[in-house]
Amino acid sequence: MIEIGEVTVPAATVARLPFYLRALRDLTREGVATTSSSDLAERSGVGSAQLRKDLSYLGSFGTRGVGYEVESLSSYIAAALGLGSEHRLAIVGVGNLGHALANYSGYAARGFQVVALLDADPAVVGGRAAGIEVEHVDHLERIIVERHVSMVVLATPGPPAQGIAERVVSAGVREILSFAPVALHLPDDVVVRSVDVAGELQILAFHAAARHANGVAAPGADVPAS
Amino acid sequence: MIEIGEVTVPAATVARLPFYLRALRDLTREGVATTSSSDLAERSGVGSAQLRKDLSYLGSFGTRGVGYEVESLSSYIAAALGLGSEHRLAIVGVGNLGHALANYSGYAARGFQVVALLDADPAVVGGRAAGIEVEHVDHLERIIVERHVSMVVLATPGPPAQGIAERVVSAGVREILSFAPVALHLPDDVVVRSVDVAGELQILAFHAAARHANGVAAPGADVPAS
DNA sequence: TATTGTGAACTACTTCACAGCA
DNA sequence: TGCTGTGAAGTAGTTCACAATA
Repeated sequence: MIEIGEVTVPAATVARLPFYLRALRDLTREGVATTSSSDLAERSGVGSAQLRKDLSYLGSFGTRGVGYEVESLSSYIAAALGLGSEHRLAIVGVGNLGHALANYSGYAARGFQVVALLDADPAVVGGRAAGIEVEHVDHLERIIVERHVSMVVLATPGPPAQGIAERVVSAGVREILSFAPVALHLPDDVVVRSVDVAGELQILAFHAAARHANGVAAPGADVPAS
Repeated sequence: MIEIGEVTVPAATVARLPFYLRALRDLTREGVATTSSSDLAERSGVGSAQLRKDLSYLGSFGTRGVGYEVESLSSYIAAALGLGSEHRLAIVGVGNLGHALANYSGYAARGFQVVALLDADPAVVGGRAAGIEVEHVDHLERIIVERHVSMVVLATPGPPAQGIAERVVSAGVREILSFAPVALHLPDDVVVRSVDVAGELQILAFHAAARHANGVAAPGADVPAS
């Protein structure tokens, strides 16, 4: 539940806005000018009532009997997501994953810009990734302030993550995306999104175990529901 | 809501089990033999009532007035998560991200094993990552069957993802972890978990925009609640 | 006495179903 | 006529608060 100005938007709705935006941009690329809640929902992987309800939290964008204009809805959602303002990222931890994240090409198109790479390992510091020099994490606070970093991506191992996160917050950053396998304890006004690849695999493993416990034999064979 | 044998476990609970397991393994590493719901919850980043309620869906593991035995709870959760059985993974798409995922070192400890890397790009096929040869995605079905692959990690670009996912499913795989920025349409009995880095950043951007709309001036300054 | 396990209350989210409107 | 926008109903998830008990 997130307050923005007068209105309140459910967190679950916010988490789906990126899907809608992605689908709308695909439509633009295909040269489609108008769409409906059912088409857009289908492309986004949600139900059409869900989509209409989600949009209703932000305002009223469609035309009854007709649908939505792709361009205007797309710009509206992009604006709601705060794209358009420039978001300056620092990536802390330039191992396998940090390296891959630095090289990810989708940032620019979406209003994000990587302005610093930091690591603690002397073997990595001084090197380059994606054309950016890797600097020592000791200078984290200075770099955040000088380069107006507004979001930090944590791609460090678990143990140093809490300490680095605290330093990041003390330097003024309030939005953190963490890939570190630990629960971060930070002030309530800091927003942390965590991505845990090992955890996702474990969730899949739970489903696989449930499937077997419920007695599915061969691939392709299905258990009749209830 | 997931049925397993007699009992029903909320999906939200399943998604937290990996956090509990991680915290328990940290405790083991620290040589702690016994813990309480409040300590374990704190380490997992959830409330203690939440943790107790979650465990109650799986059974009754603690001792009133005392707490939980770390080792036995840890093994129980690992078993519930289907670790212990071996899970054989194929990674499709060996770009930056696929490469990083192949090199991720956390698999073995958790019962996962990468047994194939696949890509469509002739420049990548034949190369190696993490000591495994990259094979052509044309052979996907054969490789899945021959090597008993039970889970697939999709790290391809968006456009080919749907087609590859369908082939993966037709070869018998029912658990997919996707990093591709598209909604996959697959039969209901297939479990798909999606990770969308760009989407996560957009969600953070929404929070940043909300913060500014609600009038926060300088870093460190807080808006009083309500 | 301290801490678990759990009904009950509450909150959040989703889906339905239809009135409203171009 | 067809599709949006939205109250109302239904479902899922969280938190409370306390009885059970080692």
